[in-house]
Amino acid sequence: MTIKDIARLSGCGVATVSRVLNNHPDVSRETRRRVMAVVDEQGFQPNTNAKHLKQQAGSSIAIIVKGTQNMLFADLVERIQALLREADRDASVYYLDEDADEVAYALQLCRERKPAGIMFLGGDRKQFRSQFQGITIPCVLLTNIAGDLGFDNLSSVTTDDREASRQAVRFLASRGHREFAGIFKSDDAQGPQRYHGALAAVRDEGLPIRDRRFAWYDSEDRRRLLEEKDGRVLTDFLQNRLGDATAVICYNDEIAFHLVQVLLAAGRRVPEDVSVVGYDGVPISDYLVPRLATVRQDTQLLAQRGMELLLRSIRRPDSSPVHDVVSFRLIPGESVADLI
Amino acid sequence: MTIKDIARLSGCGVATVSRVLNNHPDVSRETRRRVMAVVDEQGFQPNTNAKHLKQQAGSSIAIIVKGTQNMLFADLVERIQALLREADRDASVYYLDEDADEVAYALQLCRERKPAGIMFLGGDRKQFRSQFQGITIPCVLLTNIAGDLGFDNLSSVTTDDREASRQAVRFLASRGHREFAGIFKSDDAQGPQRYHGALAAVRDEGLPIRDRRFAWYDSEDRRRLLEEKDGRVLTDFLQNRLGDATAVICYNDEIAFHLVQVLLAAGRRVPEDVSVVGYDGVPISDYLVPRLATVRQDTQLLAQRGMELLLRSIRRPDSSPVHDVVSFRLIPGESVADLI
DNA sequence: CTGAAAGCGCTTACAG
DNA sequence: CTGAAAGCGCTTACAG
Repeated sequence: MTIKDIARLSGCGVATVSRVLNNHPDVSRETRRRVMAVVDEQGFQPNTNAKHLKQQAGSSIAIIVKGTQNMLFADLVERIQALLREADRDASVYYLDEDADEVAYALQLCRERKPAGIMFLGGDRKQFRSQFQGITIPCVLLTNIAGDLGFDNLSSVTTDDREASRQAVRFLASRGHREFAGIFKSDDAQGPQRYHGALAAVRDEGLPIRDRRFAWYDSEDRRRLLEEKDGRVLTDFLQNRLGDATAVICYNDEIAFHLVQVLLAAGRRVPEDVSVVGYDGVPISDYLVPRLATVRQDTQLLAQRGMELLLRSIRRPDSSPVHDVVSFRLIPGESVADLI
Repeated sequence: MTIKDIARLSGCGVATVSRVLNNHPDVSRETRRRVMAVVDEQGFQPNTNAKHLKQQAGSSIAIIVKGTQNMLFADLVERIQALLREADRDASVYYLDEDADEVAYALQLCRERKPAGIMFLGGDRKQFRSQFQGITIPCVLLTNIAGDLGFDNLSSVTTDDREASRQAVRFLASRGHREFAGIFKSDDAQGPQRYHGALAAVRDEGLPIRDRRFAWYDSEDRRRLLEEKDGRVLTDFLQNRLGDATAVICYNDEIAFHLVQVLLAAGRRVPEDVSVVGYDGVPISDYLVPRLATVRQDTQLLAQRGMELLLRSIRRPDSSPVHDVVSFRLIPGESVADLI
């Protein structure tokens, strides 16, 4: 069943059928009705390969999600899709592996799928730096800063990681903590940001900085932790880093979950012996017992501002890129002991 | 940059370039080398729209995952992809919404992407019953029984939900529990299976069946729980169903997580006041405090048997469908109190 | 082993 | 408002 069959059955040309299918205005009411009747009756679905092969520019929004197992992104995707439905826009979500090249993928998408704009959930700034100039349609990067990259078709919306991390440490200090440890992701932009924010707060409080208590892990370590349940990073942290710190600042909730488990398995109580703070504030952090203290990113606002920026630059392609920072909220949870 | 440019630059016809790109055997070493040199130099990527538009049958495997937020499926996808890499097969993963029509999607895939076979992770038996006859390539359904559907190109691999549920209740009984409640999903095949298994065990043990203590929820309730944090289903369960049952049998780990939280919020201790058993044994169930008692589905075996069946029926398209049942393991966890 | 040509199912100027 | 025709970038008989 092709457009040709529909044309034959409805007694008109293929061009007209195509116009009806794509909601072109210059088709008579009667013809449209006749064609749609046949389309519905036959349950006809146009072949998207042919469609995209020919079509010069589409109107749908591509959402590229880096990481299928990322709870923060899962939350964002839901919200973005809801917003897109409201705005009556088509969207396609593409889930990529954590270690995939999202910009190369976006380039292929532009050649083959011709979206009107792209929303990136997460991304590797290295990939953007080296290849993004090949992309000419409006894009927005969520949760990662892009201001310094200097592309005029790339906006971004982020949480102020540095400041949030800073406040997390201040919160710990206000509860009487003086000796901190931390574990951060080394191979993305947020890790160092959050680390530096934490360090700045320690300094602000006039407390000693013990850098050897801060551990780093990369995507490969994370993969091993998730897939092979190989927690060497965390075991090493416990044995060689933690020392007599009373509080641990974590890169995100995910690593915090795992850390709590490793701590409990080692016979250390949370928060009585060790306090733990996460980052992201994913829904499930409420379900951990003790409930995780964390920095809740405002996913609703991230999604909303991101969509606004994207839709605006689709409408006005020459508008300047915007780099927005949205607010966050510190969730005290129950995983931080009060030492005062 | 198209295949035509590559042909021009390497001084041969487009047909030859296409053959090189698709690893056809009848191309001379020298020509292949020359073409590949140009392809690599230009970073050429063939247009998949054109490719699929023309191609009669592909060799790649499609994996259709129903639900992006499903932790059991996330685990299965990882394992399947690893197996596919070993078998040197290409695969594409398609993530669908929980409430999408996976069979309609598969039909479109067959028309447009022409996969060699399809692996379904989860699926609605109603959809299969009504439309699957339109699909003619080999398929395997994972975690859902398909034997009674009677399609000769559809195999399945499942856990014996009924028996597993039965053993979960026996385990509770062995710990001295006598009064059970439960919460199950109403709109898929597993819910009733697990419910009936649980009930059978209660009967076997000679214990009273109090059906009003068993609550049901559907996909809409689940969506509300996840997206809007609207737990009316669980609140209702607590107020009107639980009564003085000492143990709750849950449809899966996900609902068990939420139930534990609602219980704790209501001031009931787990397991001291109420014991909880989940189902699936997703990795994160180990992270709940107390660690969740659950039925661990053997995802490695599900993935492995599934792939074996799929690859076999791709090789021998006339082989009979197989409906396999794989073993499971009861994880005692820490969420069940010992009443003896 | 290689190339010229037909054609996959659409969209889109172009002409009417 | 409508249709005939060109062409998107590939693959695949067909002929050599």
